[in-house]
This record gives sequence, structure tokens and C-alpha cells, in this order.
Amino acid sequence: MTKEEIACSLEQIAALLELKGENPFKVRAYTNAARAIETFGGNVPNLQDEEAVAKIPGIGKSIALKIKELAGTGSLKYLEDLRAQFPEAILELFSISGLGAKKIKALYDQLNVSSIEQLRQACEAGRVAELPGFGETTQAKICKAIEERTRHAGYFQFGQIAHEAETLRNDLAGHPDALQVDIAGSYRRRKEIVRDLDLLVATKKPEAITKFFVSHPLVESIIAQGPTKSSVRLRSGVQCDWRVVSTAEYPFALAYFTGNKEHNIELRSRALKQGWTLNEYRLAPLPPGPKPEKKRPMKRIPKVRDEAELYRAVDLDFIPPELRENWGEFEAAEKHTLPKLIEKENLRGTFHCHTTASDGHNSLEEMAEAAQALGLEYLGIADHSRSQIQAHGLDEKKLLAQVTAIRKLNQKFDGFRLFAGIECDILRDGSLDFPDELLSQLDFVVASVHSALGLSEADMTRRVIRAMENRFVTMLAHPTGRLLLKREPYKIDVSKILDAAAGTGTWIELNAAPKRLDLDWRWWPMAKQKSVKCVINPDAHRAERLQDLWFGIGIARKGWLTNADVMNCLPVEKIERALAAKRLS
DNA sequence: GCCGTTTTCGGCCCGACTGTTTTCAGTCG
Repeated sequence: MTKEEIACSLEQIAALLELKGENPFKVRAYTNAARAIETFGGNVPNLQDEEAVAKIPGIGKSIALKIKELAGTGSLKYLEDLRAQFPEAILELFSISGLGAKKIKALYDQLNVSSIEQLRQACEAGRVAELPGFGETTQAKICKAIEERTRHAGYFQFGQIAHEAETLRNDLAGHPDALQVDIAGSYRRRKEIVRDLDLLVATKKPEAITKFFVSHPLVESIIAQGPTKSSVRLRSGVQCDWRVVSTAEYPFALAYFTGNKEHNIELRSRALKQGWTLNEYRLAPLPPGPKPEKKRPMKRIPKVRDEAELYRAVDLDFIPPELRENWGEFEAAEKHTLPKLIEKENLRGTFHCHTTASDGHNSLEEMAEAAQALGLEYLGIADHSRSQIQAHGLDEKKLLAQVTAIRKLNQKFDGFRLFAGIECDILRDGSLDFPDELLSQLDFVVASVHSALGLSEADMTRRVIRAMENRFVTMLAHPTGRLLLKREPYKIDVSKILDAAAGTGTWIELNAAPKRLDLDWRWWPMAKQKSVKCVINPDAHRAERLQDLWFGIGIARKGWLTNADVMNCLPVEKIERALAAKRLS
């Protein structure tokens, strides 16, 4: 059982306990445990080791035992017993926006509604509106929410909504009443999957700017609207929450709506230790507690004009938004050991791009031009190899012709360089799609898995490691093969892959295409610890998609990476030497 | 059920909006 599946089981327990009307703090303990196991970055070698699992913050002895049972047997008696108390489909009702445990329980107890389909029928028959605590409006809202649910799955790749988000932000920032505007939330943290956008504005005229916001052309419908808080649905289907604050409140609100829940709880508790209470508006002295005899320390509250001053107030260095996941950033900020994260401007070039020679849409010249327009000093071309028939993979002859064309083009460039490479398929047994003799004539080789994705973890791991052991393989592309919201990663032991990368000197790609963002950010701190080098590649099939590098930078920052960790921060003369290094070994 | 530089008991983030109420419960983030 994967960590995700275990988290899902814990969430089901929480939902079912809530339906039963259990102690809400017990319910929350299961929800917290689910989040904890999902985002836990450390290496739990064995989820059946309950002592190690119980050391994860938010997981105690009781839940650790349940995780052990889940990991060992694939099921959990406690959960099965809970499930047996309710109809199978009742949990799907939680996915209807506006419905929580109390309403679901009322629907079930009084109307015997236990699935979305039954709920739809009950709404259409007007029976929902008759329930106490419900009404015509609630019934209509439920109908709409059922419709919405089928229309939008509710999750978006970062890249799917980035353009809309930036347009909205820019338009709002241009409004005369908007003093400050940011998109906070998971978007600002650069999560690969975003559920909603949290837009924050500082203003002296809340009404005017809110009116401007809700009537923006990108807004499809208004979900809720108040003086300081509104929610809308954008044309893309993403929900956008809108918060209005004053300039003085802005840094608090920005921090509050940026950090994930765990980060915010930790930040609050650090404020508490100073004798202050922190919310989305301000730092304030704690109100006198019920036990006045035990006095808390009470420090003077410093002036906070931006986020950096807020973190400084609680004795921390400024924590970049991408790191605010409560994933070790507090300890580092306390000890002044936060890394200086990579920035977009640090990238000097990139590899792994396609042209019309295989399945790309632009010529060599057009790709080179686009790279120069982005300010890059070099670009590596890596079209597909021969076994990628559907992608018009190159055969030996076509590849050599491309190499000649690249060498010729290079004579024309001034201060720019094309590198000749290939995206070479890793065949089922770990051998490569081209012989070493041919690979040796290229500047670099990107190795990747495109076929036989269903191998066992052991076979897939062995297969990829064998490919990395080839001295002509420069880098491993999209190491887990995931397609976000579409295809799970194939089974592979990433930790062993990283060991092999360190041992062979193979670079690991951070594929910047928004549908991939692979290798996932959660692995990069481990990669860094093992001295594995990262290379950020756009996997661009069109010239304009070179800009996907921006998404890759966000993920690299989330993975705590610096310039020194990322090979394509090297200038052209150094990258040439680095490309040659492995094949000389 | 989890957690502890006050603690092994007694807390557990809390404010905004909506709808159905007439002072508040439910939901959400």
C-alpha cells in the first residue's frame, strides 16, 4: 500500500467518524494524520515499523498501529467496521461543495440519501428543501454543486491556470484602488497541483475593488460576496477566493494565506511563545488567560511592514513562500541555514527539446532563436530515438544528419551554442535504443522510459539503473513517468535511482513540463544530500514551451535547490566540460 | 486521537460568509 492510499484510508475514517458525530478533535486527529503521512518527506523504510511511524508529528501510537495493519494486510478492521455502518457511496457526498458531515447525516437519517445520484433525485423532487435547517436556496445550491462537480474535477495543474492567474493579478494590480496584490495559497507555494486561487489585495476602498474583481471578464460566476471576502468561479473552472485587507494587515494576511496549514500552526505557536497571538490581521498581546497566576513572558510587539519583518519578529530568517510546508524550514530559518534558492535568472541554458525532426513543431533554427530570446546561452536538442515510432523517432541516418546541421548552425552563432543530443529510449531490459558507437558522436544523451511501464518495482529499478551505468548517458529524463492528474508514476525505487545517479555521475532531470514536474520536489532534498545533480529541462515540443522552465524553477525552489545543485546554471564553457566528464570515466 | 521549555490532563486556529434563523449552526479555508 502506498502512502497515498494509507492517507486516503485515514481520511475515510475521519469522514465516517464525523458522520457518527464523534469528538471533533478525534476526527481532526485522523485528518491531520492523513496529511502528515502524505507529506512526510523523511524516509520511512517500512510503514509497518510502528515506532518509526509514531515519531512522525501528528501520528501517535494508536494511528501508527492502524497504519501498520494497513501496510501489512492492505486493509484495516477498524475502517471496515466503520464502513459497514453506512452505505458504500455515502462518502462521495463529501465532495459536494457546501455539504459537510452534519448536513450529510441529516440527509441520510431523514431522507435516506446516501449517494450523489439519490441526492440529485431528492433535490429535483423538492424533498431536500423541506428538511429543517435546509431551504429552497440550499437545495438549489446543492443542485448547482452536483452539476459543477461533474464539470470540473476540482484539481488543476499549476500550468493550466498560471496564465489566467497572472492575467487576473496584473489587471487587479493596475486598478488605482489596489495598493498591493498577490496570489497567495498553494499557487504562491508553487504546488504542482492547485485546487483554488487565493487572491489578496490591500486597499482603502474594499467595495470598489471587490466590484471590479467580481465583474472581471475572467469571472464566470459569483459563489459568495462580502465586504472583506468573496469567492468566484473563473472561466477555467478554478475557484478563486478573494480577500480584502488594509495595508497594515497585508503582511499578516499574505503570510497567513500562503503557508500551508502546518506551517501556519507552527508560526502561530512561535508567536504564542513570545506571548503574542497571531492571526491573518495582526500580532497582538495575548488576552489574560484563565490562569493568571502563571504569567507568560510578554515582549514588546515589533513593527511589521512586510513578511520578512513578521518572520524576524519570531526570531526567524525570511522563509521563501515555496518552502512554507512545515518541512524543516523552521529549524533552518532559526539556525540561519536556509539555502539561497535558485532563481529564473540563474539558468544559463537547458537540454531536452524536440524539433520537427521527431514530434516537435519548430525547426532547429526556431528553437535556437526562442532560446536566445529567453536569454539562454545554450540549448540541447534531444529528439526521440528510433523505437518511438509514433513520435517519428529518428533513425541513425536522420540523427547524424541532425548532428551535422547543428554543427553547421553553431558556426553562425555568436555567443550561443546548440548541443547535439538524443532522447534515447531505455528498452525493457535496460539497454539503449542506439549503440554506444553512435551515442559517442553526440554531445549528450537523455535516457528515458516510454514503454513497458507496468514492470515490477524491482525490474523497473534494475532497468533504469542499467541504463544509467552506460557512460554515454548524461541524464535521466522524467524519472517516474507520471502525468499529473492523469497517470500515476510507474513503480520505481527512487531512493535507489538516486544512489545510482550519485554513483555513476548521471544527472537527474527536473522535467519542467507542467503535466510532469518530474522528479517530484519531495525527492530533491534527498537527492541533494546524496550529491546528485539536477538539470531543469522543458521537454519543449514547441518554441514557446521553452518558457515552461519557469514552472521547473518553482519546483526546484520547492525542493530546496540552489544554483550549485542545478547543472544548467553553469556557463557554456563549464557545461561543455561537465558534459564530457561522465563519458571519460 | 495527539501533544507537552507551563502540562500525562486538558487543551486542540479561528474568522468570514451563507442560509435559516431571530441569535446561530454549518461550512470553508
